[in-house]
Amino acid sequence: MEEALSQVGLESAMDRPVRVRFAPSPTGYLHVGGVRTAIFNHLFARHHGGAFLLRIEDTDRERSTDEAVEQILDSLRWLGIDWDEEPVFQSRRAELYRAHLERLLAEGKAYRCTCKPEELDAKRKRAVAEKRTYKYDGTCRDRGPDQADRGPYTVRFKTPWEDLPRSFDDIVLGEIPIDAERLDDWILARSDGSPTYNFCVVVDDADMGISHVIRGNDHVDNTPRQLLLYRALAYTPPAFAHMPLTHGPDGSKLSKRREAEYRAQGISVSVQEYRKMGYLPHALLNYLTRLGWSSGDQEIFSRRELEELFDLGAVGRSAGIMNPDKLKWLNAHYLKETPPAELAGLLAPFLRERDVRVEPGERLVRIAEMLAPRARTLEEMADAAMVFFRAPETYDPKAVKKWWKADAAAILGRIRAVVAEIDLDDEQAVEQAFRELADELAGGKLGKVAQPVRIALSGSSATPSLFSVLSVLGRQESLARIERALDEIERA
RNA sequence: GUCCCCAUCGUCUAGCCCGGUCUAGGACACAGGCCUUUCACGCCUGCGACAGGGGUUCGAAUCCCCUUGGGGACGCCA
Repeated sequence: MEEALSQVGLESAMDRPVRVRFAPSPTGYLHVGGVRTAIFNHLFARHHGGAFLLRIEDTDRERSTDEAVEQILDSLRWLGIDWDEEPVFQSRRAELYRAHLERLLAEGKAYRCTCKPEELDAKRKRAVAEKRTYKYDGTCRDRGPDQADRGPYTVRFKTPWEDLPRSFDDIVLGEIPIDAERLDDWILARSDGSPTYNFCVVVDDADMGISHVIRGNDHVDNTPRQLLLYRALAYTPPAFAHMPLTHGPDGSKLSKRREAEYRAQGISVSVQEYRKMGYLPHALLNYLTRLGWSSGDQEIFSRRELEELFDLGAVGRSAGIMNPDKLKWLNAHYLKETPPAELAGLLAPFLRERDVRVEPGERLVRIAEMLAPRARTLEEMADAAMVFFRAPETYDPKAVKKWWKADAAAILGRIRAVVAEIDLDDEQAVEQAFRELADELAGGKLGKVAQPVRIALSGSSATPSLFSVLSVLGRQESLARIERALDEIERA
């Protein structure tokens, strides 16, 4: 692993202690694509015994909210992504940016630009109309430093045209060429004095001692500018690793705007949404990690294994499409792995959501245990659990047609007698009794007597083991349901 | 449009860097079967891919080039 990294020419960064960060902007819930880069950063830090930091990019005061910050932190905690130092808020570091800006200005590495937004807009439009790529033409760069009385100004970086790097190294993508044609004197600070993204990132990452910048592929084109800024500020640049993006089923970048389309396909952009849909945090974590990273043929990873095995060398280069089926499969796996007592606790809120008054206890644990192998999400599990809290209101017509034949009343009658007397908690004895009845009434076919009862108890032909259901339901409720089924049959 | 990136089953991927062991392996999904009181779980089997074209080589999924396809980026957003 280590060899693979040094190979791509990251000597300077490699010697530094690992410090990585996740930098969400708090304008809404935590995005699945975002959380995936958070996971990769976190795993990378843990693997190397380094630090994982959080930086809240809330310079856009219009759209940033405290609630969003809380929600994001909450989602991270839910996934078990812990951070090492107090989160950094960009909104509280204006002084730091200002100092750096002044330094660049004083050193002649940046300049004030008094071009009006309308002028710039016009130039951009003209460029587009003439099918040229727009770049700032350097009007103010040529005007010289004396811009004091020309009104509001932005600060632009003075791109050192005579000395540009030809390429940079990326840990996952390899060598990326830098196209000077794409560069221009971009804006470091707006006319209201606030710093722009590409400037903040560099100042912050340098200030926070970030050793590796692990982020989405969509930032590749920002990297040359940031590199130039590191050089201008005489800071050692971090190593860069650009992860493939997470795509929706349509093959394009996950977008909050398509939430509605996604919902129909069983996926979401919001981490919180997966929580609501009844996914276990580790299942999501395992899924998202495995999307774009692999370790041989292994699919299931414990947290511990992930931290041991994860490294950037095995990260893929192509985008991954969210596959809800596989996520569900993983979730089902972890549902089965979760101890029943714990599962009961996780299930409870989903039952409350369905207006069930749940008391924690052995009964709920047994329900969770028997439902675990039959559900892929807590939602499904809660749906299936309703049979234990509500008597059936209707009986599945298809099941009725198939199993409530002419002899159903007779069978149920005999079953009622058994249920009235036997100890329902002795599931073996109950099964024995049912088998004897089957021998007597159905030529030994247990299904012939079990199915009518199952339908009577649940309204459906599919439930967990009938004997477990009887036990959990208890004598009184079981008899009541059988009674009602008998009425129903008589009426028909 | 310009620049950048990507390209193995429908999807996630192993293999690629260090060509032969690949009649290309695993997983999800799908189909069939076994187990079975139903439904699931589990187990077994099957279906299914090296985008195309040129090179290089005794030999290419693996190296090079082109084409095609897909994605991303082009703000006084982040």
